[in-house]
Amino acid sequence: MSNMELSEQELIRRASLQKLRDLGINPYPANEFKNNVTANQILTTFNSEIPNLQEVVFAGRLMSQRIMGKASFGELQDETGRIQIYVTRDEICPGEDKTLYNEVFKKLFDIGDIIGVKGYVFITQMGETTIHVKELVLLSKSIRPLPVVKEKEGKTFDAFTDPEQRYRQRYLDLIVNPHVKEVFLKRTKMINQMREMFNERGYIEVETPILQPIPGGAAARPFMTHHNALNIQLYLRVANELYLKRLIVGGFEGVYEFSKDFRNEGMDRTHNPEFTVMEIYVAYKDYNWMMDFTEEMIERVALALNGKTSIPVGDKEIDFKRPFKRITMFEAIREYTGFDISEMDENALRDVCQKIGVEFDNTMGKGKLIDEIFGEKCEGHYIQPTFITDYPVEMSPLCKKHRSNPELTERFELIVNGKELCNAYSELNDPIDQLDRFQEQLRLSEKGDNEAMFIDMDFVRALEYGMPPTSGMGIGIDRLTMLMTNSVSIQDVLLFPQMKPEKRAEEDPAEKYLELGIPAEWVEVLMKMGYKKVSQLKDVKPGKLFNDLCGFNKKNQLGLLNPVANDVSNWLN
RNA sequence: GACUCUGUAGCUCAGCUGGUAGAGCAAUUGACUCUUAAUCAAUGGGUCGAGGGUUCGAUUCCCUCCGGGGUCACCA
Repeated sequence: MSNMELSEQELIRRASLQKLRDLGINPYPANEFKNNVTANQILTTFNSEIPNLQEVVFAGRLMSQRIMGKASFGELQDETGRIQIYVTRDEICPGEDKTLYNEVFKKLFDIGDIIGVKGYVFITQMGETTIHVKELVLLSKSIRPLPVVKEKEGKTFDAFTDPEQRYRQRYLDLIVNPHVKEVFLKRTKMINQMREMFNERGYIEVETPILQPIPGGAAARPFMTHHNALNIQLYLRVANELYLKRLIVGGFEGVYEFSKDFRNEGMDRTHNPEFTVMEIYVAYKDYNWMMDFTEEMIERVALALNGKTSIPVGDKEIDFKRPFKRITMFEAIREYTGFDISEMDENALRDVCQKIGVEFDNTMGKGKLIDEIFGEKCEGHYIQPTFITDYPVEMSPLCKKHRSNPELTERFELIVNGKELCNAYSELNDPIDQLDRFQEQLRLSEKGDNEAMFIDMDFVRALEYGMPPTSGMGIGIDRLTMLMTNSVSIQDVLLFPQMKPEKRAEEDPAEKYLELGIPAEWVEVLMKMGYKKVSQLKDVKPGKLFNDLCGFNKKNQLGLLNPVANDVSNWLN
């Protein structure tokens, strides 16, 4: 990058970097820095009466500096928080040479630098726990200014809030917005809790293919890719369900996977093209058992994260205390529309849609119509955790038929805050029924439903060898995190949410300018002046360009030797 | 994809009906040995997202494009 593209503050920091090197200070030292304490440890364990922590070694990022002549305060931030430091000239520079304080600490250190200190902990007159610094060392120089966020009495000033920058440059967001880190710590804690619970029960964590020849297990548009050596089309998985069930066939009796899935669909507050799902399959269980299991898991997570089962979400309070409400889909529809659809055929369902104002078209079968009614009229009403059970068979091609009604399946979804959180089945293990259902999906697909499933014949073959009765459950980890952290957007619970790539203005490579006989140093100047492409030079008058170049050189004090007017007109020919 | 709001200094934002831009913090220089949004004084910093149009003149009005937010559609 040429210096002309840098801001004033960046130039100053690069100059500081050079001055540090000139003073014999390596701005990026290689050696280990043996810190022995964190900010949080100091803040929570220091006792001024003993006193303890009299030989601390601490490393962190300099977040503020308050210089008062021969003494200074600053704040260092590590992973656990911020701690104030107190630096005096004569203590870090005991001899005659005061350079380390006057030059290095006061002038060459900037907000954002990573530094290490040695000293002892004390409490200032203002009551702030502080490290009294006796030694100071630069660990990494920051040459790009950080947004400076200030805070007093809980009020934040100049908060760094631009969503675009926060998501694109998450590292910045994490540095200056401490609450952001909390969300991701909770996310990890949540996953750890779940993993712990599954492991306690002896279930096995497994990994299954992300690149799949048949994107099965869910009806969604997949991302496609190509394998060169095999010369085949591959898909990024939309689900891992069929692979986990193959493992149940293979004799594992409890398997789970935290799975990144990919769906080539729209993006919004609750959808990211890649997202995380936890799926678990347990042999010899049914969906009733799985409801109990799911309740236990979610209650446990809520307690671990927040110490209580009840959590604020938006302007509501959601309580994850067991047991959750259970209601069948038909009852739910009756509750919110007044219609009993349990005996209705496709045409009767269309009438109902008409009457209650639910849009539909002719590609929709019975299952899709019912789902549409539920989605439009019921789902949003269930704020507290509610299991919706017994979905129509058409909507659930991988789910076992209901033990008491072949029109229905043994399926439940957990709805929280009006949105689906979990999906679970008594898994279909009848291979002949499974193939029929796949073929029915194919017919739907031919009818125009582009979300119907692909047929995975190897999966059917696996079932033919025999799969024990099994219950499986999938839960959206991103959405669970949103609930548990009261986040409104999926982007707030993903460290690096998908964004459109940043685009830089188009510009010609330097060679194109050099070909015209323009010296390299003037190419940079032309670019900076706005001539990003050689074609832009076409209609420029040589005299004007000559004047502009000289003027730019002078104004910006580039110190270049001005070109000769004749040369400039030669460039333009 | 549609509608709508939005893009001005490193950050947060002003900028009326068109006359090439302001503030606070940050930065630079100086003063200050217990400050904490430190304080005080001075100084510098901007192709006002990109391109085109109207105009004597555009950050401002119009069009196109590129980012981003929100709402809706899509997401069994």
